[in-house]
Amino acid sequence: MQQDIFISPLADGLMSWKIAFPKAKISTLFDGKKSKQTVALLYWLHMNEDRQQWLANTITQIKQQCTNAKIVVLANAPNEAEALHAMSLGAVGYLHAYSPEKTLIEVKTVISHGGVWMGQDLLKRLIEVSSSLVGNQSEQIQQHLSLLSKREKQVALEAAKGLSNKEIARILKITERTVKAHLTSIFERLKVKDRLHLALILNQKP
Amino acid sequence: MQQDIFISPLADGLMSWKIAFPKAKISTLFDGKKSKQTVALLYWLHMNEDRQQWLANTITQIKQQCTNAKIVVLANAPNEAEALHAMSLGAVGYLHAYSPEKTLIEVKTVISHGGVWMGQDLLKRLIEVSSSLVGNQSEQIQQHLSLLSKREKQVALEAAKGLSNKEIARILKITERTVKAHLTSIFERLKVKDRLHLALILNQKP
DNA sequence: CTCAAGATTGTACTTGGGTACAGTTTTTTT
DNA sequence: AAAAAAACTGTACCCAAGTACAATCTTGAG
Repeated sequence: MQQDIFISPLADGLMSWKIAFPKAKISTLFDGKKSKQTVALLYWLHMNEDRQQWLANTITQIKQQCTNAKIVVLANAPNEAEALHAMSLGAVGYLHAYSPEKTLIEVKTVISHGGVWMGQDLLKRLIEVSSSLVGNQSEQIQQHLSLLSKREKQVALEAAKGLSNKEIARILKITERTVKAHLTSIFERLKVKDRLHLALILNQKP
Repeated sequence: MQQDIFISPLADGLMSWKIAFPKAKISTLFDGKKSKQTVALLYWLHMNEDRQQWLANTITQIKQQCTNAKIVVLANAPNEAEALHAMSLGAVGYLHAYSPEKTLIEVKTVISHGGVWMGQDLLKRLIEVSSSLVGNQSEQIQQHLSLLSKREKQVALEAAKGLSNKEIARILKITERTVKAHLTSIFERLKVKDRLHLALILNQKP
């Protein structure tokens, strides 16, 4: 089963919410009590332009209390920056607070099956922006990476993120010694002296 | 109604696909014929590392023939760049080709309700990348640097370029020991563990 | 002037990163 | 089938980086 919880400054919420989910709880504050929930929780947080801080706090609290709760943000005046902010905090959905019942139900279906909901425009921009970055980046670093074997690439990328040999070993399920061997080979092939310079060339700005 | 169409180099597709969607069509090529479809089409494109071009062409064709068809990409070896590429071309889902039936069905549920499917990591990165673009990056670097004293800034910037303590000492005309002292203070103030992580935060992409 | 923060340097120490010189097993190429 | 490249692991060693526990000198704010 699944329990919907709306948190809104409007004590009664909106009509469309109640129509979409007659059994939902509606309250004005997040009830921070810790409880062993057996049902999946789906929080609908009703945003307000002047409640950025509230949103951040509430999401953090919810995540702490109930790690597998899902969070959707309802915005009075949706905008890109806010959506990004919400989703970077861990929300899995962002939509207009006054969306019709039908949309709400669709969102719930999507979310509860592991999907993510966001506006077409936002998604498009997200992807454009990111793929342009990744594209540039890969052109820059792809040349370097192409000099490496498959395994070496993996090691190089992890090392360039700042991971220690031990951490890389754990991730790739090999011994620390092998990581060192790969790194020595990487340094040789890319003509760099150590992992710091490796990180620098693999993190070049576009 | 909805019709699933798998396009894969494997004439028979994969077992899991057939189990998930017994009524699906499986073929090796996109049948480009224009037809007035009354049912919603869901294309599952099976990628292969060496078929980047094919993917782009096929998605374009599908979009032309049938504007409301949805496209999901199945990858043998999923990776971030490819996922972004696929989704920037208009795919609404990207996942491992050998995902279990259950996952396939979930994906379909999500997609057909207007959602988007992608891996947690990818989504996270997408959002991180994009939200970092919204907030000015070089300002963040300035913020970091503002936590340091004048001399520390100089040392930090040199170290972030990849210079050794000895080299920094020579440039700033101080002893290696002093460089170490500054670095220790820098690590403390910026909450980083070593010069590599210092380099990473001072070389963030804009 | 005083006091705190910055800048500088010393000695001694620990440690993770990297190399030298191996060897075995697996995969790929010819 | 043979050769070559890639992947993996071991022991031992060196060293730059970083820390602990100092001290001295300069400088700027109150």
